[in-house]
Formats: sequence, structure tokens, C-alpha cells
Amino acid sequence: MKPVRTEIVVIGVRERRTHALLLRLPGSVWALPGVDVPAGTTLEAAALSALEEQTGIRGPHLEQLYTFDRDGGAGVCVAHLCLVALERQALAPGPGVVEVRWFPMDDHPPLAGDAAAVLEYGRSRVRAKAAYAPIALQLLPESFTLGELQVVYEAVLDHDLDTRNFRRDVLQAGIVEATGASRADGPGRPAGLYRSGGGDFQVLARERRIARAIARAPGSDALRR
Amino acid sequence: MKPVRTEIVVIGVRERRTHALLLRLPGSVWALPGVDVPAGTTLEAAALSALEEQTGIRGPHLEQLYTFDRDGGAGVCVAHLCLVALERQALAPGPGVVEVRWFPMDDHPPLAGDAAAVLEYGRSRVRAKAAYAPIALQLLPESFTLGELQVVYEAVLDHDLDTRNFRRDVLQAGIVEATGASRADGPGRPAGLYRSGGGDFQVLARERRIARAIARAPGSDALRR
DNA sequence: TCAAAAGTGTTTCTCTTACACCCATGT
DNA sequence: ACATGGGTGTAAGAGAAACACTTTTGA
Repeated sequence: MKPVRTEIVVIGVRERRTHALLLRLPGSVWALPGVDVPAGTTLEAAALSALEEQTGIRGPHLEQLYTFDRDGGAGVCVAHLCLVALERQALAPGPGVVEVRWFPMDDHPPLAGDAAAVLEYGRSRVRAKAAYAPIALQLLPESFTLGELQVVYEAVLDHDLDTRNFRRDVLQAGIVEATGASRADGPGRPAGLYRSGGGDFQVLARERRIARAIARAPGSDALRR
Repeated sequence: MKPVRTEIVVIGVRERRTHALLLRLPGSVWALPGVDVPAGTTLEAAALSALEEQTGIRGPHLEQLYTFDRDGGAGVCVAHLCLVALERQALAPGPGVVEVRWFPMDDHPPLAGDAAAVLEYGRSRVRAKAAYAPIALQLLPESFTLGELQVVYEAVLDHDLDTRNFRRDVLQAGIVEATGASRADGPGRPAGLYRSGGGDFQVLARERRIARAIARAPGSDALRR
């Protein structure tokens, strides 16, 4: 018998950079959202309810990341990954939570325990998944421009992509489809709006160019042991 | 507080097929090696010692696979993956273990609980890793022929590879290096022996052909949620 | 009229694939 | 001598990468 904890790495993109959601408890340094999992509760259920109570984020898709030993085997912590459309999330610090904030992934305050390692693991996973799963769609609201989609990829991969190649690829793959509407905010030609197209991402060999970007990206070794 | 268990999917290759190591306890059906992890013991340490005690396999490299809920959240089970050079492993059923045996991965007896799902998860992971990590080297003894290496890949990927392309790729990548020695067993020209070359596997884009084979392979969706 | 973002095709080159025969040994 | 596995190169096609200008709007 051991204490089983779960923590959640919540990732979003803002201003061309990936951000992580952190929270501060009274008298404590910054930490990841998380909770001890009671017996009789599943890991995912515990993670979802902790996330909602502590940060106000409801019903996202969670993916299990890794299970870490804590305190030399005294307990374990099951880390989860959660991708959200940052701009659309209203944050609501729960009872006992002093503050909830987004921090740029590589410019965050000191974290409690091994949380920094957990965070980095989450970032590596997102990068690796970008090659074969349409993760960027989880990081954007329901409708978005192709420019926004590209920015999300560039932030996640930390690598610039060629606009023409990118547009051709995502359209040919059927990853996105035009809604017909368009949006003008600020100067510049209004951009067409798109939504998830349900196209099979991995069918398109073209996206291997993103796999290459990943291979070149820093920190990609973490998942490749 | 919950019971934390660990189980190990041990995989090897024999006769051109992937095999898994299973064991039988008295009055029980076949199951994966595993143990309840005592407080104060790390997951990996518990898994390693259970593996040695129950099957006689010592000191292999373990990789964490996934953490499963057990009995609706009553406990958790942290699955590990272990790749071994099957032919070189002497099996020694530990105290209380009736039998330890290798079974072809897709022709195994009924298993206790969710072990079949855990096993399948392990197989998917091996396949996925084959694209970017030299896993085949773990599945072979220290020195081996290129023919043996190719057979291992074909078994793992469940897909035939072109001999000339395969040899060119692994040699160019520096994955293996010739020992200079050669080996003649049975009829046929003696094969040169190779050892791990420490070459950076992922540097070589060529190995994408294996990534494709994976994409075509059955069951590859499991890891792509 | 200018600044700012959106949108659009083609060419070159590299990588992938497919493919067939001779070599060295054991029986 | 024959059966068995080891070992070798090339050519054609597909995919990836690099590349610059026109369009439409707000200020």
C-alpha cells in the first residue's frame, strides 16, 4: 500500500509560445495541479476532478504520461497531460488555491519537488505526438485560421514551418476543412476559418516533415531511451 | 493509499516470431511476472527483483509502459517492458512458480485479469520504438549476424524487409559495426558477426521506411490516441 | 498609401523503393 | 553437385524542401 498521487501537466499556446498552467497553495511554491487518489477512484477520474476544482478547467481530454516514484519509493505519482485552447479557458482558483497562472514553458518559477521534470516530460510528449496526431486541434478553439494553426505547430515544435508547404499539407490531409466564414481582426487580409476535418492524419505521409523537425528539436531524446 | 502492483511484459524473438514470457502459479491460470510493490521500494526495483525471483532473468533494462487501474480504482498496476535475447536466457521458476514459458505473442493461453491487454500494449510499444530506437539490439546477444538482426526486425514489425536496403541502412547509420569474426553454423556461407555500434539511430532519416511499416502494421493505433 | 497578414505553384533534389545474381560453406 | 544462407549495386519514381509575389483589409 502506498499513497498514489496524480498531477496534471496542462499545456496551451499563447503568443507563439507554449505555456503551462501552474498553481500556488498557501505558503507553498508553485506546483502542478494534482491530488492524492482515494481508493476506489480511478486515476483519470481523480485527475479530472482535481483539475476542475483547483483551476476551473472542465472536461478536457487527458492522456497518461508516466508514473514517477516519490520520496524513494514511499509513494507514486501518475502524471497526466492535458492540452487546452488557452485563450478560451476561464481560470477559477479553487478553495485553498492562492493563484492559478499560465507560464511560458521555458520561463517558469521554481517548482516544488520534481515538478519541473514532470513538466519537461509533458513537453517532450507533445512534441513527439505532433508528428502523428492532430494535437494542434486540441490547442485551438473550435474554429481557427490556418495562420493560427501554423503558429501552434511552430510553438510546439520550436521550429519554423514553410507557410505554403504547411497549408498544402494540412488541407490535402483533410485534417481541417473550411467553414466558409472568415474573420478580420486588426489590419491584414481577413483569414478564412477552418474546423477539424476528421481526416486521418497519419495517412498522409507528408507530415513526416514534422517528424523531421522533431528529430532536430532539442529535448527530443527524453522519450527515446 | 492503494495497493500498487507492477507487472512485466518480457519480450523475445524466436523462430521469426515475437514471444512473451508467462508464468503459472499454483491453481492459477497463466499470468505476467509481477509483484505488489512494498512502500519504500521503487517501481523499477520491485519489478527487477520480481523478475529475477520468479523467472531467473537478471538485470535487464526495463522501460515503464503504462499504469492501469485495477478493480475500478481499488488499486493500480504499473506495467513495464523488458526486451531480452531469448535464446540466451536460462529460465528458473522461482519458489511458488509452477512453470515459466515462452509463448508466441499471438498464440498464448488465456490470461488472468487484464493481462492480455497489458501484453498487447507492450507489443505496440515495441513496434513503435522500432522506428527510432535500436531495440533489436536488446533482443539479440552481444554479437549477431545481419541476417539475425533483420529477422528480429521482421518479427517485431510483422513485415518483410528488403535485404539489400536493410543492410545498407543499418551499416550507414552506424547502428552496428563488424567484429571481423564470422560464424558458420549449418550450410550456407558463414555470416559476418556484428555488434552494437552506438551509432545514432535517429540521425539516419532512412529508417523512416520502418516507420512506414509500422504505420501499415495492425494494432499501431493503440499508441496514437 | 502604407503596414500587415493571407493566400498561392513550381522546381530541384534527396530519399525510397524495387529488383537479380554470385559467393562461400556444409552435406 | 546441390542446397542453403550471405552478400552486393543501380535505376526509376515519389516525396520533401526551398523559393517570391499578389491580394485584401485596417489605420
